[in-house]
Amino acid sequence: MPIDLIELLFFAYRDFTSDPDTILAEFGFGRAHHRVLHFVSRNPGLRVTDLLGILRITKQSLARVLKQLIDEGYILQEPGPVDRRERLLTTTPLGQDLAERLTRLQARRIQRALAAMPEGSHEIARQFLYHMIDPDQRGDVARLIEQS
Amino acid sequence: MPIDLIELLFFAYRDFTSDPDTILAEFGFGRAHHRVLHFVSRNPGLRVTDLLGILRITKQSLARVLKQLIDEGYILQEPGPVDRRERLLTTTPLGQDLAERLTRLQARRIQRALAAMPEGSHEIARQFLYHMIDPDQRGDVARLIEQS
DNA sequence: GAAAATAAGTCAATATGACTGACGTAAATT
DNA sequence: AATTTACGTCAGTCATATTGACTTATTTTC
Repeated sequence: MPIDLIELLFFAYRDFTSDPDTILAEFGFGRAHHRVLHFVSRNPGLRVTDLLGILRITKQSLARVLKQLIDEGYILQEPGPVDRRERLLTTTPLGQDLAERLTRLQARRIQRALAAMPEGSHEIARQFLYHMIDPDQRGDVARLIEQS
Repeated sequence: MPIDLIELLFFAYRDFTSDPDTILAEFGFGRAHHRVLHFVSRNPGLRVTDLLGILRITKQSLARVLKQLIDEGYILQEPGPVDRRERLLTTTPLGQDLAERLTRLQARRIQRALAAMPEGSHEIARQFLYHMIDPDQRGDVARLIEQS
């Protein structure tokens, strides 16, 4: 049994999320804000429904953090040009800066990890994490990541 | 920038933790209980201080979940034979059963992921996750995992 | 054109898991 | 004898999440 990977996943994720936490705290934000900001930043024009599906949280949980991000000028909302019921989400320059700053921090940790490893490790890590996702979710995730 | 791995880590961890969540809910437990039960199960005789260091939470956060696990007969406490201030933690048969059931569930997901991948992927995944951990924490983690 | 469905927002109440800071007790170490 | 350590606990707070119900605007369906 791959108990080593079970435990390593816990420790790796614990430290992986701790990098942004420090910066987020300065802004009065938490991890929930980070996740919203990240996916909006990477997918401009995302709808609220899409975000709920990605994060797998309820509308009410999203509402509070999204409202804060909008009120404080990190995220913009505008009605969909075709379907005006939709509120398409984009980052403001301020929001984009913060999102990129947090992404760089997490990317650096990953790059350092890969630098210490054999050629081709990025691809293996990608495959491993991809196959850890529920099979019926993989398509959605692949589509979301590809377009970036 | 390895943005793919940033996002894949999020999705992989989201689904990885969702397996045990279903079972835990039946017992009225949450993820915090799972983490405590897991590390006690894998490291019988663990001290409270050790657990605090592993989980990186405060004594107060641990207290509630640990008390529940003890009160409901999943974990046992006994004074250290040498240093009687210590409370060494072990699982009861009930606790061990639950811990192993949850571990099997997470192990199965990992094994299925690895089965779909080239030979040697387990080792690469291990290295990747290991290097994602803060350098100054790696020794502790390695020691914790090895003994199992 | 009326009815139904959808996208989003909101209200109220609640649970879980975490935090800070302070204090107490027993046992071991200096 | 004084200090440190291991553990437990009290009180108050915060962040993130939940369920369920309800409203509004808009689009789709019949």
